[in-house]
Amino acid sequence: MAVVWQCQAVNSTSSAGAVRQGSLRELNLAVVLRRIAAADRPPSRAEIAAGTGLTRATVSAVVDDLIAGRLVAEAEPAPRTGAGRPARGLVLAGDGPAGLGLEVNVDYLAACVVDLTGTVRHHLVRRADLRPVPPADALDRLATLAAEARAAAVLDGLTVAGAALAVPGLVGEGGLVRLAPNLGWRDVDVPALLAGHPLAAPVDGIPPLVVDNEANLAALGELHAGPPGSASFLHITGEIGIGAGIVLDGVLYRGARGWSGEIGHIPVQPQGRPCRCGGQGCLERYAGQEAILAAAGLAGADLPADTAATRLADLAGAGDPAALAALADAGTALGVAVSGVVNLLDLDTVVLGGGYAPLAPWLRPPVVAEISRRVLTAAWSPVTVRPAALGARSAAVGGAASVIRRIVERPVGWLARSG
Amino acid sequence: MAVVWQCQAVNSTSSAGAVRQGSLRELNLAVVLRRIAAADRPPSRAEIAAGTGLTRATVSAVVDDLIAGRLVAEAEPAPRTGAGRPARGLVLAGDGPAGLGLEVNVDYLAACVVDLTGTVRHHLVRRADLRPVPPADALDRLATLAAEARAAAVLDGLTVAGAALAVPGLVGEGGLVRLAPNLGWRDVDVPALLAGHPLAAPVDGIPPLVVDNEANLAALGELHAGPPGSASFLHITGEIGIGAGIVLDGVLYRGARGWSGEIGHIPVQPQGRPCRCGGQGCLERYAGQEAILAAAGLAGADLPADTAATRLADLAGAGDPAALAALADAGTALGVAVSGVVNLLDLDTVVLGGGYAPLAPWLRPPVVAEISRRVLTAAWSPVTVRPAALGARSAAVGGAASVIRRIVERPVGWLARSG
DNA sequence: GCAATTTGTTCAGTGGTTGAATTAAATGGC
DNA sequence: GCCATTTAATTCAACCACTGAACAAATTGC
Repeated sequence: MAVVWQCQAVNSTSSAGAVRQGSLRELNLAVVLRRIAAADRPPSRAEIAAGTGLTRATVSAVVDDLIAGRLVAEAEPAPRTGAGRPARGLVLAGDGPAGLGLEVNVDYLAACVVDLTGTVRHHLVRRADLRPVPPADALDRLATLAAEARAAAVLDGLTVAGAALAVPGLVGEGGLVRLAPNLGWRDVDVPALLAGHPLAAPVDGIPPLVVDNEANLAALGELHAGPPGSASFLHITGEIGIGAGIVLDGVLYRGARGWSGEIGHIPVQPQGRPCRCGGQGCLERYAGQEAILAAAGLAGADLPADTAATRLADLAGAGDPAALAALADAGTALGVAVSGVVNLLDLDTVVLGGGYAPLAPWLRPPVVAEISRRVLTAAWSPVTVRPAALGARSAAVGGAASVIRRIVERPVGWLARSG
Repeated sequence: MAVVWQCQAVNSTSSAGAVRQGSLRELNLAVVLRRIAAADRPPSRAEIAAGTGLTRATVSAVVDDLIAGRLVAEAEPAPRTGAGRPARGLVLAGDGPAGLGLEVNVDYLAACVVDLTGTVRHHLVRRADLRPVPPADALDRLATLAAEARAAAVLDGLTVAGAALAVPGLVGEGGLVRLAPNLGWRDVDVPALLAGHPLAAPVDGIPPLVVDNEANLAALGELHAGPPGSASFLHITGEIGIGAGIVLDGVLYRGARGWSGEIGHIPVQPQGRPCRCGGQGCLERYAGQEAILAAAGLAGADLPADTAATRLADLAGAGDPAALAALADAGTALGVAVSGVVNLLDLDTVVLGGGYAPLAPWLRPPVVAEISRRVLTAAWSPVTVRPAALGARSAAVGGAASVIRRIVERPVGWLARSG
């Protein structure tokens, strides 16, 4: 049984964007579905027609397809407007396809299910120190967790339409994890190791698995959960290394080879401390988790990665001077690096995620200070700095959200599967 | 007579991307035209059909429209292949629409005409110190130069389909130049000042004028003229300020508010020299033209901007130790900043443009050195650092190229005009 | 000169949008 | 309580652009 695995962004436009006859409907399905997803209250067919420029006849036909495919449902309590036949509001279906988000990290495994409406329906976490565990075993446990999540989704009447796995490392073509230093993984072929598992043999239709960098998916999670409007932002994940997901105009930017987001090695002190990357004075050596812990006098305390952050937050909350000073310095270094990025990319929002999320109360002020000093346009167009709305759940939720986002962007893929 | 001025990127997808019936042809016109433009040798209708997945019948019909609209021509000497009826190769028309690129800079005005094939057909430059000239007068002279360029284009049988003006400053909505410090411009409403000029009343159809930042258009010029394949790059314009145009996956990134590319204020020595921006240790203070000149012992020599660069190049070429040291230091600072950007965005190419182009022989080595030290992925996927292919002509050519690029991306706009 | 081959065109067929007419379902005035 | 008014959604003939197959055109090779 051949299993099709897809990794990285799917090149959805077949044959270089040529528009064949059926593409017309394909494209309009996406247009209408996007409109329903983006609306703040359930729109009627007529409103969609007026907003898109399509005729009401076309919108009706398209909506029929979407309803038949369990992507859209009619909201029964019609919003009373005034005279005339009442409109029937359209909403995304809460009982159609769902996305499965998975995460392997240093000290936990996570799986979550997000439905079309964006609601997180299930979120399972297994704590475990995975550093000494061989990759095959870790993925084995992950597959079990994924099966649980899927079962819970099925009980809700949902169909898992795809899965995305977040890994804290560099991911290459074909789901190959080139290097995940904190997990101790090197050239781990995730699809091959998972091939026999229930994750690979779902009940109905084969869900392709996407493997992606944790920082990328966390950024997508924030794009999904964060307040609307900030469509260009930098999501910074502070762990042992420092990663960044870059969202520009609402789309995740992955870089020429898929390796964007290495913010940890931006020089903040060109003649400063030597770094394992070979350079000097990299951000990671000043604002990485190890650097902050060392500065706070917690060096050598081999804490799990996520408890390290909460431990620091506790100390800082209690007024510990060393911890406060360490966080202030780290925040300043972060602010220097971020200022450069904001100047260059003209971003309006910076999100502190991962291990930085619980530390945001202490990191934010120095970051904001550096930005207001160094960012030219900050004066007449302020830059928002906020903690991640989802905190540590960002990556798993983002993975699940990326699955449903793909369906919303190109509903034909789902409709073709499920008649 | 109302004149329609468009500025910044045109939101081409009407009504939020809804696909109406006619859009089918509209989209396929673009698909086929892009294919002809991107091919390395004139493709036949059959090859296009095979490559796009469209039928030969459809391609024929589409090509007929393109030929009727003077966008495509048949290359008469058919490339002999083997058996069968010989294919008729298709090329972009050299006598259809052309783009007009304009530039206002500190010590010159420029206008150039680029045809659909990308050939620079005319390039006019007027040297003049424009700093003491009021904006209205400068634009007046520019309009005269533009009229000359247009006349030359018309003599070649070309039709100017649009114009883009490069300004060394921040450009806001509606072509309003917020601030061009080196020109001494502030809140200059370019469309209003040009409204009565021949540029605004063309022979046939109204060419919308786009006003854009010089660094952005210069990056587009390099995208247009540079070697193919490098679709994600940073184009650095070294003048008194340091600007950057960011091209990601072949499209210019403008930022959330259109103010991206401020690379000059990336901190390279966080506790270093104070900068006019209010920060400290900005790149501009180490690699800006004034900083380099000062370090080379040429401070206060009030040279025109472009001759300053050649003057420095002459000195360095002659082995002047102060100039060599100044360039080495500037290159190192540039390398530090660029390394951070390349790490973050995973770019494969860095282009030294503007005033840096003639200095590239001396700037390149230290930049490359810093990149190879600091960029993580440089080891197994090298970063190209090269001088701008067009040098100082980048911005004007890029402006003209942006006009023809818009036509290639959406030929219907042109076809609707010119029957 | 004729079969083979490939290109490009013609034409009936079809999918999907269009626009107008029609039906459906509410409000509001008398 | 009834009917005009209003807005929503559907139906249906028309039409546009692509499809696929058949056909004509132009060259090579035997």
